[in-house]
Amino acid sequence: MKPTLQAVADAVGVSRSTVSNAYSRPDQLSAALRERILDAARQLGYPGPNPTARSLRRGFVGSIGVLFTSQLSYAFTDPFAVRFLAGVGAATERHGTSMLLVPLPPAQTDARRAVENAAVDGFCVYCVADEEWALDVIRQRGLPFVSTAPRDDAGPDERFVGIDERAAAHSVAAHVAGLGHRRVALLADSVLLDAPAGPLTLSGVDQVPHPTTHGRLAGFADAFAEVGVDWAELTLLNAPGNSRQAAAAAVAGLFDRPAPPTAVLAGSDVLALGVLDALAERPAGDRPPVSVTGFDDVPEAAAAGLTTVRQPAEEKGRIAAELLLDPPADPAAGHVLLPTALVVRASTGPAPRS
Amino acid sequence: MKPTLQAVADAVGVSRSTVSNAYSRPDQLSAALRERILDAARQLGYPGPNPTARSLRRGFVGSIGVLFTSQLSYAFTDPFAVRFLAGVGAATERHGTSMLLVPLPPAQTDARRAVENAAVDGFCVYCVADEEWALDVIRQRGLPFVSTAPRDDAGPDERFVGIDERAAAHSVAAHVAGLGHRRVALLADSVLLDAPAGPLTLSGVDQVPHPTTHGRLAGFADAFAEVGVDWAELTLLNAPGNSRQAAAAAVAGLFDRPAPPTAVLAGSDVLALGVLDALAERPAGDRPPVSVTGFDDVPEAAAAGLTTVRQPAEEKGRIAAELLLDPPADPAAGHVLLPTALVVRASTGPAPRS
DNA sequence: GCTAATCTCTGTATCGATACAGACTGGATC
DNA sequence: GATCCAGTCTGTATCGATACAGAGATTAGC
Repeated sequence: MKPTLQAVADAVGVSRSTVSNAYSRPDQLSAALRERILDAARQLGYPGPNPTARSLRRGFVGSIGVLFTSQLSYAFTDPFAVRFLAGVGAATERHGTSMLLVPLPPAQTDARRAVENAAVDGFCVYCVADEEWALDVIRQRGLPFVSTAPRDDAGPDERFVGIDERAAAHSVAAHVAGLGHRRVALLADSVLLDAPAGPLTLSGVDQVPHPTTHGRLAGFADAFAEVGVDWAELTLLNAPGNSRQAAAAAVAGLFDRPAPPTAVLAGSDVLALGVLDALAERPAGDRPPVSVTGFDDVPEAAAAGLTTVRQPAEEKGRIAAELLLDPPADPAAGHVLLPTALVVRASTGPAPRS
Repeated sequence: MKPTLQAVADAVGVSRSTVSNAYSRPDQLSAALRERILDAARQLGYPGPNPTARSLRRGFVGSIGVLFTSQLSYAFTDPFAVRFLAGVGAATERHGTSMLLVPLPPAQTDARRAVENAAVDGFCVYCVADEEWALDVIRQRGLPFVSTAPRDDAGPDERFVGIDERAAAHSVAAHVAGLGHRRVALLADSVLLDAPAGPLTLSGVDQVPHPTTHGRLAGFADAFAEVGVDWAELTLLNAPGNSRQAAAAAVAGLFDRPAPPTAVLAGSDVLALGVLDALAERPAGDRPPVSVTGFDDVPEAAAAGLTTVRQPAEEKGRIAAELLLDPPADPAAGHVLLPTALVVRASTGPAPRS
């Protein structure tokens, strides 16, 4: 059994409080006594104040939770998520706080329990899919949080950092529309919960539940509506998961249909890269000249020559953590919109004359 | 103020223990009472048992620490580290445990304090640089840990997962030696602590303190010793940090020297990619035909056509976490050596005839 | 020489839960 | 009818520290 504070106190012949002060408030006791105490502690093998007991008494933990509303292992395969994490890490580093990555079990009840049980002072919620339930649990616990998806029901005290999804999506779609494309497919992750890979028919974009996906698809649709192509004329493709494989599966057979789309607008770079993968797999003579766009501008996008919308990934993570760790006095400053930029590369070109 | 267990107990008119049981040991009370209690809790806004208090009483936390003996933000920029994290994440996911990423402040004392204060049940130590002090603190706390660097002083109870660094390095160096290269540079991260980027002279490989780096350099040297090139004839290059930039800085001017090396063996893919960057920056007519090898086989290596040694990154992380979470009964099973494989790609070729 | 201020250190209450031994009920067993 | 048992619930001790008010001792000021 490891010795406790009490053991050290007994050994030195002082009170527990004094030993505690030796560690946490050196100015509360004489330097000489402090040295005696620390020496005795070393001698006894006392490992320093127990972090859990300390947290309980102090009322805070010294770590923030990062919640991916999806498999945790997914987070590390998504380059955008990794850079987000890097940003959170940089902020915690400066602040002397740790980050707790909380994996969510597949079952809802277990997942709730996981969020309830996380020993943290607050959460950065990286919104992948439906996350309302998680935010509910966090609110219930009375913990502060910062989310990355815009929400209508945000309380005045709830912090947010993100981009204008709709406007950003509009910018890349307008670029594609400007190139003359009119037969266009929109590809997104989890357009509807649990929908299979491939085409999907929705009466309108408002049926898409996930706010980020909704914003991006709406932005795409806006740009085409401006050139006279309305929602019903767009091909909507669902990818069950934000992965290259899912994207490739979603576009399977797409280009062999009569009057195939001449452009695919993807809701993320990862999906767009998956479309490029699918195209690259076709025999060299049978590659339709499809324009493809992504979203995020992850490092791989540049290498692949992908036209996309850049959003500052690390900054998003950094600011999320900072909003959490140093809440701004002015609540209005708790809503941060980051800039985005259209990045045109080789993956988009003029629509073929039909 | 959030209500406590006691408040719920009072509201329902039962004892604290019973409320506790309602959450943690449902079999200890009747289903009906349990429902009444949970209802009352909902009504009062009780967020469930306080994680910190629970941890204190139970004696464990439910999360494991991941320690990078370097800047935490570095970890997310290193593709190998990211995949290691993915592996750890996958294991914790299955085990219902969280992972705490502990950033280490630059100052030693603060860094010690950070490890002392981390509320975790054990550590996966991803060894980047000197980490003995960290292991000392962990031992002192009496916590289990798994490290990824081989250590001579490992206690019988101390777990480890890694590769045979020396043999793996030998395999790629032997490949290069077999191609006829005799003027060779070895490039590694932090060969000596705080050494600047560039050439470095050491009387022998045993002066290298970091065990991983030592193993790899020794393996490189072994292979060249076998073909009659001894340590003193090898150019040793230091990169201060495992980054492409650091590598590029380390090889600056190298190829403009008289009798420049015809091959560069790097201690990691990231460094090797940095060497390729440096070569690519030279005017097209002035690119010496240098063979370059890496180590790890990160995803980017394939795209760059880099000859390297593959080691299973995610598996390393996964096994590290599993060794920690489910310690094998047989202590011998606590030392896992993973397989490696030489991967020959386009970045190596026959030595130019001089 | 007396009050005030400062510096150290102590003692008690508290953070919010869980473990464990035991008390009580009601039915089954022989 | 006594015994045993399983099923429920309670009460107390405990996990390991920190906060805070206040007690002595010392020094300072006038």
